[in-house]
Amino acid sequence: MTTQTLTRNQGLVLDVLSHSQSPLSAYTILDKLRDSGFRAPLQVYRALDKLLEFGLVHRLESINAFVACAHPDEDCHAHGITAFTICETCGKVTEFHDHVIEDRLKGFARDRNFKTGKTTIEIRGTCAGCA
Amino acid sequence: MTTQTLTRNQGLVLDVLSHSQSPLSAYTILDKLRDSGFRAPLQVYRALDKLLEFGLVHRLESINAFVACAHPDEDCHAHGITAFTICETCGKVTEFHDHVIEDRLKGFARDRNFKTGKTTIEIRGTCAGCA
DNA sequence: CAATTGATGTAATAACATTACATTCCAATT
DNA sequence: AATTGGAATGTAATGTTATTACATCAATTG
Repeated sequence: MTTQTLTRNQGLVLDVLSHSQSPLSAYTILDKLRDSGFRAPLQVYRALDKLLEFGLVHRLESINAFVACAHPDEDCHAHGITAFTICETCGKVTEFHDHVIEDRLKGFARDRNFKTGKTTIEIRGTCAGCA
Repeated sequence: MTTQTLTRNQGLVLDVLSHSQSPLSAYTILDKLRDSGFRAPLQVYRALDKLLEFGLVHRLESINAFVACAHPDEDCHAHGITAFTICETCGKVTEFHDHVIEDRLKGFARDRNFKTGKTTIEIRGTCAGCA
């Protein structure tokens, strides 16, 4: 998935997220794109839905915000479960993948015949720089 | 922490959650407690804050809802990180603890001098009964 | 060209959560 | 018994996040 294949709105939203140092809410994105012609939340949410589907953006469930994927060139979905640390002071987000954790979670689900959909792993706390 | 020490509002909210087969939103709880005198969201949120603090209730970040803890007699906080499976069809929630996952997450954080606060692990999908 | 599909624009509303401020309750101390 | 300080409560208003509904537009394809 390259930037080429994105629509104008999707490209604008991804651009805003990519240049942000911290996660942004949908409404913050909307405000940043007013000058580009955005008028309503739905324009943002629709673009975000596609970017999430493409694996170019992640949703942080615990803070209702969105971040650009740290490695958009690869297919982030292919890496399996993505986990995050989220600094509550500066907003810095670090993305990581741990196959051991993934295996344990999948094992737990399999043992109970639970069909796994989207999995969320988010650690909120304080990053090294803010400690 | 026994039920004895709860205030009236806290007890009412916990009671509603304890008798529910699935997670409830704060506003659903409010509706269920109108007859008991609840009038405003804040009454629910304040009770929930305390119940969360006591470890009697969990917040499911990915669906903005709350559940009673599966083992309220023990101190759930003491068990470390709590993980959940959440059935998107019937709402059934299963709570579990995995020390391997916990160690991996703590190790990752420690390696980066990230001071861990609250950690969220939620698997959304379909339970055995709904598959 | 008609039909289909995906994207967009706009307005309205729903769902979730907090701020601000006044009041009440209750236990501890005087 | 009165005082007082902290926790809990009541109420209104507002702020924040997300969706529904409906009309339109653009590209593709049969």
